[in-house]
Amino acid sequence: MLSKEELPFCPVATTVDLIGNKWKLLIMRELLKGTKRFNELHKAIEGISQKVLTENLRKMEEDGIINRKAYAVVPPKVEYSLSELGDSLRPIINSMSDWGTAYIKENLI
Amino acid sequence: MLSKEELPFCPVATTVDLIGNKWKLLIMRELLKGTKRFNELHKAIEGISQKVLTENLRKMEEDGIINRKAYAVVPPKVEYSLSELGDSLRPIINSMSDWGTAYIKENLI
DNA sequence: CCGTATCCGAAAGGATACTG
DNA sequence: CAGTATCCTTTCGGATACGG
Repeated sequence: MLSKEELPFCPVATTVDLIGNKWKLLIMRELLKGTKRFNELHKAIEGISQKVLTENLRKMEEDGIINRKAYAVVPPKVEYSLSELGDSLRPIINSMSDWGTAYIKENLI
Repeated sequence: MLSKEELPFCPVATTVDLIGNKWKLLIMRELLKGTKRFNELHKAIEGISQKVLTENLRKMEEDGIINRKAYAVVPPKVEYSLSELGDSLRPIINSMSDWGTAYIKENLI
């Protein structure tokens, strides 16, 4: 919840605060494909370390964008998925994907 | 231009590399409204320092997203505007703005 | 007005080792 | 497997001073 005092009322800045960094956007991209385990995310996101992945997942969970489900099994199994709120960000990631696709096509030698 | 060797072919990552940080996104938001002078951007983007604004503008110019036009007058006058490529990112920023607007509405007390 | 240069502290992120 | 803890390096970004 936001109080009126916290409001600069800037929609773009609000969105940027939640997903405006490289790693969160790439995590979003993966989770839009469906539920993923920790290791699946780690392998799918090139260059991310375990530490940074964990940190970002925690923040995103805290912000209500993703859900974390841990199973009480050995070895451990943890699944991450988008919450309803997170899924509502789909158009943004799709826009970025579409634009990137066109850009690559244009600039490919 | 991209060579085939540089290609992980990930559209989202490509987009993220160009505009996937807070300041660039906020600069984009301002320039989508139209051509702006340096000082206008500085005032419009809350919390950005002159140094960081300059650095990001340089990178965006280098990436071909924005145009810089300096007038040979005293005192100096420099105008920044979106290039055609930059303007093609409009749907992404608009998506972010739309989402942010809905989010604020939902969560406002 | 529109920067650049320099310094410095804060924050992000990598590497490694260890654990339930 | 899915983390946590620690250390360390790199990058980001604020403050200030100065210049065309």
